[in-house]
Amino acid sequence: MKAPPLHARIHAAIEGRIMSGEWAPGHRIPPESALMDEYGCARMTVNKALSALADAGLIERRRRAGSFVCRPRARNLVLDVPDLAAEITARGQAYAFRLLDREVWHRTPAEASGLTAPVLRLEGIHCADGQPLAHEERWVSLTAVPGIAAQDFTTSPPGSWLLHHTPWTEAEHRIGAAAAGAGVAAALGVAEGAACLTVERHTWRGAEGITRVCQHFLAGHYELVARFAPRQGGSTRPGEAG
Amino acid sequence: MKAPPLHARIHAAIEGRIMSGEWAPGHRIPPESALMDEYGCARMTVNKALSALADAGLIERRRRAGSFVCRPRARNLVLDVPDLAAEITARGQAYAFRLLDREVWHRTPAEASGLTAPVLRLEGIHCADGQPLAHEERWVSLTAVPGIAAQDFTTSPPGSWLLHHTPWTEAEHRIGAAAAGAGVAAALGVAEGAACLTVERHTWRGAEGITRVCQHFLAGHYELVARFAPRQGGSTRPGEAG
DNA sequence: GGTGCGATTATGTCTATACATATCGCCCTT
DNA sequence: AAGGGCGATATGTATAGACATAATCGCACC
Repeated sequence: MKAPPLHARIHAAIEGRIMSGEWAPGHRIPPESALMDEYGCARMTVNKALSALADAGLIERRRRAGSFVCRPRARNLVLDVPDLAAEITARGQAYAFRLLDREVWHRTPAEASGLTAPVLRLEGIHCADGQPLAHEERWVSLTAVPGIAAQDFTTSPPGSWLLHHTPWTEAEHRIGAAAAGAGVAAALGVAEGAACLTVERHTWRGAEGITRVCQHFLAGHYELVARFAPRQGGSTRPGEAG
Repeated sequence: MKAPPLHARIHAAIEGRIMSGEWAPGHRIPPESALMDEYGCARMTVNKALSALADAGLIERRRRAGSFVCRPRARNLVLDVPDLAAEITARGQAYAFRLLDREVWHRTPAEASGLTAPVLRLEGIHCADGQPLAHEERWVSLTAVPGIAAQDFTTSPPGSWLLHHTPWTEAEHRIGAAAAGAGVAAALGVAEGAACLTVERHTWRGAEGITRVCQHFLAGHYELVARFAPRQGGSTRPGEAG
């Protein structure tokens, strides 16, 4: 057990007092000079701790006025981007993808608005332990992602490949519910009108649309989990170039 | 237009090169000494910029080895905590809450596990322009939130009040779909079996459970929108104590 | 009593320096 | 040739000091 650096200790001490409610929103934090005396260190060290707290949104700093505990932000949740293959495997089930359709459209249909033609249409179902779990209809811009033409998605899903092989800058998810239509119901082997969780995802690189996908999950078989973001502590490994 | 501080400019310059793809994941960033020369500043200034990038998860820093661009994290979405009243009002509809049930339980039922008794049970529906939109069943720990006993929720929803008046440290949402059961269907005025989006939220303060709520949204009438998180730029105002 | 301006305060930014620490790679020993 | 020790490198942490900037407080003046 190694002692953390001083600025981290100051940071943690203040964070603790805020989280515990001892310092309520609006409370004024002692000025840097006071903390400097309390911890017996230089002002830069205190400043580093307070700046980090400000970056994290826990406190707000105002010149001359001082540093104040922010109102609980309470507005951000963090949701993992669903990678179905990985998640299903992680919960101990066998994952499979079955491709139902693959064709190139030379004009962009309305469902894929925002993608420049030609576009690739992929339709398939995700299965867990052999049981259909979700249906997806996907459009991919072949101008934005030319490499996808060479990929074989008859058994592995295009979503994971895209997320890992094509750079993107923005994504938007719309999450809702819908009754299964005839096509989806048939593909999933359920009655028409069955409740489904729907996830619609758009991905862009700058202003250029990359892909648009609409997924239907059988109700009760899949959930999205979102947690309040206390800290972004993801420690990804650096990895080698390529 | 005022010039941003130097460390912010260095930060932005490097972020730009990473986001644009010029520096791919795994690329080694010039060492601090090189950036120091490039920008004609002290190492501490470069260090501040790089440390911030590391905190933000864009780069990883290793002693002796250098600083490297992280793999695209691509795993975080930001979801707004739904505040129904505000959202419905924002889209130009009239919002209303109708309380269906309110009672105090002196033993914690299974549905509210994690909350210490006594617990308050609240059931009601959210309406937009007079039409039922969502049903919610909520449990609140009266030991964790004693103040709620004095609140009148016959017309305004408990969710907003709780989020704004009780401090909490953690929240978890489970988002799925379900067919409406008899009770929910009757309350919403739809046929049993209608598709619904379900949102289940648990909130804690430390280890103490505060509230648990299960909401059913009529399919097609409500969506959650999640965007990729480019930056956590929320600038909340400090507010005065109280 | 209201108003404007200067003094004060607290944070923001930056420098130059120092020492600590982890690690890579080379050289020397065995 | 295998392995250990050691120096070079790059980051990590911290200090003391300096000047800049924003905002508030209080006093002087009208």
